[in-house]
Amino acid sequence: MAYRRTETVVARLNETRERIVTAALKLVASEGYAGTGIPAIAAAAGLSTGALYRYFPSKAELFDEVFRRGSQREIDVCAAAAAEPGPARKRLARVVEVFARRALKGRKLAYALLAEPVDPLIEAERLRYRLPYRDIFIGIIETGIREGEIVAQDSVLTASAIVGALNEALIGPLAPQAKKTDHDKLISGLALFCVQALGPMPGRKL
Amino acid sequence: MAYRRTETVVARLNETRERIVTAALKLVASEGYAGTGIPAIAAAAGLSTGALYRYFPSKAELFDEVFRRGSQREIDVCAAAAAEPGPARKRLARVVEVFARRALKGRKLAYALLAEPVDPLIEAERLRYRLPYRDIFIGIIETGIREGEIVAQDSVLTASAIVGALNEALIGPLAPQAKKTDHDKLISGLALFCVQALGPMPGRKL
DNA sequence: GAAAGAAGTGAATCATGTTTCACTTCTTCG
DNA sequence: CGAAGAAGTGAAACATGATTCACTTCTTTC
Repeated sequence: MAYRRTETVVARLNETRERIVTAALKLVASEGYAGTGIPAIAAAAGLSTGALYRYFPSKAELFDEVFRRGSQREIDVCAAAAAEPGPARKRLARVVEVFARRALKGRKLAYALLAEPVDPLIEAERLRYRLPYRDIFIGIIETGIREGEIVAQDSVLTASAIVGALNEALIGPLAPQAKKTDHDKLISGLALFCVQALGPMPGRKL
Repeated sequence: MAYRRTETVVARLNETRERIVTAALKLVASEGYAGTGIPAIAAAAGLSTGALYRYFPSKAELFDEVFRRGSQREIDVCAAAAAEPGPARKRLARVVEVFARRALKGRKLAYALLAEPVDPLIEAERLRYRLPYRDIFIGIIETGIREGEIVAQDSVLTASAIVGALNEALIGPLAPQAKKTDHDKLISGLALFCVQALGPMPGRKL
């Protein structure tokens, strides 16, 4: 027993790990997923290919974290928007607007996170990153139902559909070769779409 | 000049090409995209790997046709459903129902066409297969607007969102490991979602 | 400062499947 | 039939990029 991890070392290790994820995220945001290989990430993080494998056992696991990290801020912001008080419909509209606006602002990263074709292995992970968004919408919808603002419905179905609608409607404008579109119109159109999809206020006459 | 393509030969060539696509489609439907390599397709079509490359210059182009072909029947059926007479909302609901019901019935193929993680090259093509669906919805929406059944809106946006909603809501139930869900409820829920998303009938008071 | 355990290096290796190609077989036509 | 042009064969080559590993360097402890 002649070596034990010192706190200093542990700190440096964590820092390095962090640097890897950050470097990968930056590369993805600037080059897209396609331009982001392991050697490139290692170099950008200032260490060798082999060393990287001390921190992540495979590319898929690295990207699992990279994509999760990239999504997390967005999810946090959306969750915060969802937490603001107000009627359910209003909150839904707010979340949709926040999500769409931020995606359109951070185009390249949003595109990589949402839509860019990636390896099957990583694509499989990506399906999971949408769940938190779905869950935010589920929360809003169920509250709305309880409060009598939204008619009873399958909240999982509705929430999934909303997530899909957002993604698909944004893919076009986010694509690298997309021509400029009117972001404000797109955003408000999407919010309207989603709110209307919830159905009418309960108790209103047809 | 001692050889010219006879009509018989051309016919056989076309037949072989057809057989390749058919075999690939069948393989995808039974094994998923992941289990469908070029040698396997060639063998299933009864010819050698090399010969296949006389018909398709690359895997991506082969799958472009395979996926297009796989989608075409669905698109045709949806287009037919869209062409039936009736008010726009009714037609939209019909198309959604037809699309969803058929996808749920042909699970494996639908999953491969819609959602299974595939090579980036082929994924890129897949984005294009959704356009015909979008166009069907655009047609319905614009007719509805002209006829005063739907309030004026960005039909491309709405149609894209509907396509995304359908896909995302179906991915879960279509996934290989999905547990059984109530298909009828899912289908009618989706149709309701989409119709409501169009907004209220014009001229109705809020 | 020496031993031991970790971490770092990066060129070589490997894995996976597509794609090629030298050769064979088939088809047409004078 | 024989020449010429196509189509078919399938084992081998290749491309890509992730992953490994024999070795070096660094850190800690006694």
